[in-house]
Amino acid sequence: MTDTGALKLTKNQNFVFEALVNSDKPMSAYQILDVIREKGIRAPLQVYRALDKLREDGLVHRLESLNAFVACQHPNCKHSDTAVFMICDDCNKISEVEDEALAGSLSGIGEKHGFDLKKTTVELRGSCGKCKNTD
Amino acid sequence: MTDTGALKLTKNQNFVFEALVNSDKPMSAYQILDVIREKGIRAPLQVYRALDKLREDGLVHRLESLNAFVACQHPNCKHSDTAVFMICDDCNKISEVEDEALAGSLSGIGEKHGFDLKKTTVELRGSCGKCKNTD
DNA sequence: TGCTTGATGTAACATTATAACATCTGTATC
DNA sequence: GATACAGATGTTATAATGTTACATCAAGCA
Repeated sequence: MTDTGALKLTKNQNFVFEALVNSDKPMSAYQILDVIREKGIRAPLQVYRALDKLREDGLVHRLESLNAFVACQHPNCKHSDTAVFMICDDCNKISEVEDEALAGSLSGIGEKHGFDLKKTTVELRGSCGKCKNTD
Repeated sequence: MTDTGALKLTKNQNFVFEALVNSDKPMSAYQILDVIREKGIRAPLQVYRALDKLREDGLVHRLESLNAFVACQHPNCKHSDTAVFMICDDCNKISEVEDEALAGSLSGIGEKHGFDLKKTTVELRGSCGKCKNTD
């Protein structure tokens, strides 16, 4: 059983979360479904519902540029509103970081343009340190 | 005929680009298709191929969090690598801006983590100034 | 017990994107 | 002109991603 802080997950939510935690790469909803079919999960909707709840709780993030999902890399993620994802296009691994300067820049942009900022998506594509040196 | 700088567009590329320029909101590929059916365009692939080329040329951007496309709001966009999109969830309009501080933050993040940054996706969701004041 | 609420199950469907293959069109070259 | 090539176009089918609508189940509670 994976530690989710004080959060109680339902059966399906656990299946989905475990699948993501056990993967070192992002997974599409249908890839998750394939993995947890053995648990009796049969329909995409069962996966999407679990993902919705897990995202609300901050345990899972959606990578918009990949249409895929990852488990949050910070225990009990509280900063899902300013997470930054570095996506390696070579090995497909994801690194999630927080960055004060970036958070400042983003809220600055909102203020400057009178935009009431509710959620940010920041995804960086490129090569991670490891792949960069082995090309 | 819309001005595209020195770029020569093909027939289909023109149809797609015109459709986006004439819209004040992002359009999905299929919405574009619906609009240019009257020109004889019949298949999604014709739209996607034109979009691919237009994006290469920097005339069109893809909004990853919407699976939709917009015409670049800067004539002859040269900075498609650091564009920031503010997406109003109330009126669905898009505002594309450039921001020096943000560009700096992003390249700083890359350097700090040894990540070789090739492309960035920054999409801000919330309410634009107009909608914010009429809720 | 009966009611409500949240979670689950199922089938069908909608939306977004691509693969595979054929054809056309302009241009350069012989 | 004839030929060959590259880029653009056209067509059909299919893959991948996501949602609607409706039925059922289980836990808690008046």
